[in-house]
Amino acid sequence: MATNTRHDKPTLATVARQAGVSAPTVSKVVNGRDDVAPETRARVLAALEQAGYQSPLQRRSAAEAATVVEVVIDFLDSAYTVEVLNGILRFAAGADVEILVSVTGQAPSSGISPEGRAQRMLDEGRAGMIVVTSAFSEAQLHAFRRRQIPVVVIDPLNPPPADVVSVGATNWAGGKAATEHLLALGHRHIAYIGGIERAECNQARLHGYMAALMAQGVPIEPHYIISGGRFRRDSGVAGFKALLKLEQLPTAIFAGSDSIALGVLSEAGRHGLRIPEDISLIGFDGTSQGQESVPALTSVAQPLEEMGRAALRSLLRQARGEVLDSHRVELATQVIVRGSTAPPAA
Amino acid sequence: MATNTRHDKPTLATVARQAGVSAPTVSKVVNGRDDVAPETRARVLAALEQAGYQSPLQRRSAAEAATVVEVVIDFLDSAYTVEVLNGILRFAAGADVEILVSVTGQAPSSGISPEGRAQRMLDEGRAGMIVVTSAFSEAQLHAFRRRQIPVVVIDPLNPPPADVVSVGATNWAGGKAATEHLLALGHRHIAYIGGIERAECNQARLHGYMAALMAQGVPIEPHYIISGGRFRRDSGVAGFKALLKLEQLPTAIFAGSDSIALGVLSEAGRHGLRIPEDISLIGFDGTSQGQESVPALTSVAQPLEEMGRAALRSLLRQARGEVLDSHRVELATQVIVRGSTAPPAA
DNA sequence: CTGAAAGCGCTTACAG
DNA sequence: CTGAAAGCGCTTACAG
Repeated sequence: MATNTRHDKPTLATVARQAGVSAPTVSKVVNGRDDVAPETRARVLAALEQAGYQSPLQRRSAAEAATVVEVVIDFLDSAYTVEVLNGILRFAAGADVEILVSVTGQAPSSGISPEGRAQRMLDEGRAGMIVVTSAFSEAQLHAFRRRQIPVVVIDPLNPPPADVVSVGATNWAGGKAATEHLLALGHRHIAYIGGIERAECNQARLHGYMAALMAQGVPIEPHYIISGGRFRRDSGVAGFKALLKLEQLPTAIFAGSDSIALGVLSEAGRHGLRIPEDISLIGFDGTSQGQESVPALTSVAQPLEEMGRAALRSLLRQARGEVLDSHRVELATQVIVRGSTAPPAA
Repeated sequence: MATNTRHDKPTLATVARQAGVSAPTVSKVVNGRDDVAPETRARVLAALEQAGYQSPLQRRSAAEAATVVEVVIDFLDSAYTVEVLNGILRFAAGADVEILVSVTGQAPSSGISPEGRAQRMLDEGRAGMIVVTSAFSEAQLHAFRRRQIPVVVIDPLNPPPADVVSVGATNWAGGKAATEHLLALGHRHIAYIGGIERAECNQARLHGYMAALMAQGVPIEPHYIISGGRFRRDSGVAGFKALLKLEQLPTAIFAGSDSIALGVLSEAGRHGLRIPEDISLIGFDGTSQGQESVPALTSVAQPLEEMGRAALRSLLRQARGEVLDSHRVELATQVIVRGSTAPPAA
């Protein structure tokens, strides 16, 4: 009588038997090769999962190696990214997790293919990957999903596939609150200078802005909506220059990020316009840079460090095989009133 | 004719042949079993050594495990650290090196002992460690040296042992150049607001400042030297407050870092003093933050990204066993004149 | 796309 | 203490 030897460590052969395929086929799936029919792959993955199969290397890694999480960033030059990374690093320090950081620059796929990258992560026994505001394609994420490597994205530029866990902030509510703050001060001519146009978070902020205007019956003036920039300082400079060309300047500006707002601040100064006496200015992000400018920037704060922490926590849960409540975590934004907003000049 | 197949990777079988024993015997030696005669064991060990045998697991690690370098940072909250890290990450992206970042916070040795940390690095096959402006003790560095793990320190707070490679900038020359710039504008009452007092780089900047004054016969006024702070914004705020208490304000201020200078800038603004009309201000570091303030900050630029790159390059050389020209690399600083310095008011 | 067959590198069990 | 033999787990090459 063949008893179920459930206490033995699972091998390729046992998994193969369970999935009703041969050992070589299981081997291919484990190694991420693509010459396996999707339906077969699914069956094998299920069997691997159920048996809790680990390759000899993984067994070894799991036993003695530290938990390593990879963090992928496009650039490390914005206060936003730095604060998110800080949240990740601080949480990691207390959780005995090591963080491998890589910057991709312009080309997210430079050097190594997504498949190669995913396979390497598997081989090295990495616990998972956090992608910060990068444009990771569906195909790239697919390579990870196929190998069951946990991935969490923070504020992705393109909306991630439904089954990828993502962390963000309440961008729509934040955009609405920022605009309501300006409206409450008495402003009726409010411009929006946005970041990357197609980015989810930018869209949400812009629509929050429009929702606030509409709710109060303030007409939306299309020439006050400046888009097509990035979330950086130079977009604020360019955006303000564009506003200067209009017949009438707005009395207040909502910038899609603190960096953009700082660009506006500097460019306004160059034209002899005072903030907030001549124009009110509110940013988004609540970074320390905005806090330290003169005047200090009123801003919609995102809990950036908290977002980094939440991403790592969620990733570690996935890595432990826990089932998550939700594939989307949105943390609350909050308007921080400092020195750059005031009632409009009489 | 049995040719020497030196290009094939050594296996248990080849080593066994070389040692004149069977494969199982070599297996026992490799696995540290004790049922092997001492004389046989010695012969096998010699053969293993000579063949450069690695177990499949070791081979796998060595072959495809990317080179991993650990970077240790105290805090990731200054523009200085961020730019150095950026230099490291960018160079790493092009050099197929992975970077493990850890922040130590207040306690550089929190959680794990230096010995434990070093041993773990060895076990995990890490190529080496870069320490950024942290206070690593001699004892800590010793743990690494003993295991022959390469270490490079960037601008250490305490001078590192002579045999540890360090990367920095020409701080003394930079301090002198900053002060000469102010002297050339006509200033004779120049204050220095320093960072961490005992830090090597702070000492060098201060002495550069004094050297420039002495060279031009301008008396050094001790109450114009503010020390005991850190390299952060609040030290600039506190330092400027201290200057305000003096009978006579200086006409120019040399700040030990851009962050300190930004604190001065904001505090001066709060007291209705204009930069550079009322007081000239020069910072140190040349960070992008200083570039973006209003007015833009005149500063002594350190090539921060370049320093990060140089540190990583030097580390990789050490890891490859190359002999370095020097244990100390100092990159040149340069005064960047922007909007915060001007001749003194008449 | 699949798997029977061959093979690789290592380990185990045990006869001597 | 040693090693021939058997075996394990995985991968490769390739026929269908």
